[in-house]
Amino acid sequence: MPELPEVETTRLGLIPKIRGERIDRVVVRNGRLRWPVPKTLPRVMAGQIVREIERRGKYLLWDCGSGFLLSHLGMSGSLRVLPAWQTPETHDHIDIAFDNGALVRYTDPRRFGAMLWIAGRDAVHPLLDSLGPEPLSDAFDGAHLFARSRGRRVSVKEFIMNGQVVVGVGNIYASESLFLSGIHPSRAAGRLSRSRYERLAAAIKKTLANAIAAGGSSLRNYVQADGEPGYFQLNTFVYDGEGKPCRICNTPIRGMRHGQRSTYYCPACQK
DNA sequence: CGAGAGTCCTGAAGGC
DNA sequence: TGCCTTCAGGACTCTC
Repeated sequence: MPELPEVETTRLGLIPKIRGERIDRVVVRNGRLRWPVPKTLPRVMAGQIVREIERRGKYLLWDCGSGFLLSHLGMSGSLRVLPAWQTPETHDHIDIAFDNGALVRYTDPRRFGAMLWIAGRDAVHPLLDSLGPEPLSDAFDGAHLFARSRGRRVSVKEFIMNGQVVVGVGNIYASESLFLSGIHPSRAAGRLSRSRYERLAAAIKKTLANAIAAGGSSLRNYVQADGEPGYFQLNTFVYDGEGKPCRICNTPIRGMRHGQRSTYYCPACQK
């Protein structure tokens, strides 16, 4: 399931293949994604040159000069560069073919992803309007979390998964970051101290940065025609580890739910 | 405004 | 074996 590190890995995999390249053709086989893919997308994108691919949270912004392709992988989506044309399979919904022969193929079994067009020279879109800071930027730190959390009664786990607070912290990394910072996931966001938020912000940065670094090594897989999309195996401390001994203290990891999301934590290490 | 539930979708896993 | 139910997950959207 693509979290921010996978999206960044995808971006880094796409750039050397298609930056500066001209789009020859766009084929939409199934446009029923999170929102309908605009019918005009193939016509609008043909002939465009991809100047840059930027990332905002888990959104990718393909800067084409006269507009942006806004893409999101949802939870089962992938974008792969195929070295040559291959017969599409069931869930291969969109192809973007370039003059240089590269074929970017969007695959998404659950179709929670998105592929939208933003016209104009600025990447202005309602989906991007109220996003919080990038977790790896200087704008994101303990002071930011502390300030934004005052008066909030939601659990700290739900709080850090809110994209308006900080982008890119998905379910897996939320549990992992809380474990690393020793914070119980159920604690009310508004009742955590500034110093604990500083530890949490540092843990989020470390967790994501490590995953991105690990993703770099899977880039080779990522561009393989017949390989898996290249989601890397995570070496998690708590996620999906209910009943397994905590790597630090051997206490069995517990599972619980926040909202409709599974959460994992060590009842001894996290208070 | 915040909190919580509902929603989209498919495939895997578990129960009977 | 096979059907049915449940769950997984991102994050927008709706209701209160």
